[in-house]
Amino acid sequence: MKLSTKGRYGLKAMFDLAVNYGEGPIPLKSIADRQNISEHYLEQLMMILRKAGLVKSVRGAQGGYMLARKPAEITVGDVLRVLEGPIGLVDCVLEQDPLECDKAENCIMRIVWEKIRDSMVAAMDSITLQDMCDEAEKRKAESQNYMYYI
Amino acid sequence: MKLSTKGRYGLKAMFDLAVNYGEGPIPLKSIADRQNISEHYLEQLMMILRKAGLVKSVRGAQGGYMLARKPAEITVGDVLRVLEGPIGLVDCVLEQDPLECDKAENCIMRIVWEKIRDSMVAAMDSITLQDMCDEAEKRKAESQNYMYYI
DNA sequence: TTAATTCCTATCGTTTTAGTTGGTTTTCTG
DNA sequence: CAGAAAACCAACTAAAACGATAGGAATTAA
Repeated sequence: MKLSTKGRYGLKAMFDLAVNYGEGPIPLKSIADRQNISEHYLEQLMMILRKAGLVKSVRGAQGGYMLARKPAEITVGDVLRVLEGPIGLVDCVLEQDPLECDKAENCIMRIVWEKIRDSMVAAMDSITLQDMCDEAEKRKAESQNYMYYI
Repeated sequence: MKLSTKGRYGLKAMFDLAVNYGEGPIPLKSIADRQNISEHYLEQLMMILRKAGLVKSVRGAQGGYMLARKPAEITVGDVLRVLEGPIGLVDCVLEQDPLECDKAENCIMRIVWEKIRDSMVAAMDSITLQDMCDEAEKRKAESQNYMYYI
């Protein structure tokens, strides 16, 4: 039931971009260094995020990545859907293209999986990258020795 | 983010036992046949469930498995915790023995994972095997050609 | 021109998954 | 008592997923 590193690293990177939103393209290397992630591996994740339209890239020297939309317009669910696939603990209740099942109409198990999926979706979609930035700012203000743990 | 077959098969089997609750020990073979699961594989899952105290077994001919408690006293969360491990999408926010992380105090990611975990836990713990049986009965009553799809 | 940086494809070792195999032990029934 | 039914148990295995790594090609600012 665990998330893969795609989802974990990817959301970390997106949060990093959100914190640095409006400061031009952020090079992958700096994100990878801050987050302690293999640069090459993170590259693959950014590719996925770019193709999904969540980040924009600028090639060449002084290039890098930036969010394609404002942090307030990107939810945790948006990021996780792209990197982990449609939300759902079992294939027959995925948000998109659920795997067909001959018993679908009257399957009691299905009700359970749908309820869990809906609660996950609600939680994921309720948190934006902006919310995360706000929380970071709040904690920073509350504590002298707070550091950006992103 | 998917459940493994342990969780899926295991909950199916537990629901099967709940439907047949009070009818003495149910042989594994009959569960495996109804649910279309490898008998030997299901055996391993039942072993885990037995050691966790969710089912009781009776050995020898006419033996089998039965729920250790009433269906109303076993939640979906109980079953999934035993078969899939503590609930949580990432190791640092598992319900039990979360993986320590040096940044724990001020980690913004953590807030996200906790919120998702809590919503999953709430959904899982809110559904009992009895609820599932009730729903099956309800559907049965509503439709002539309803069949027990368990 | 050169250094920085994204883009792209392929490969690879390890771990997990989802079983299978081949038994042993217990207990009911005829 | 014999035989069948059933749980119990340990070891093995093929395939898939995971988490990278390798090696370059293309682009662009300075």
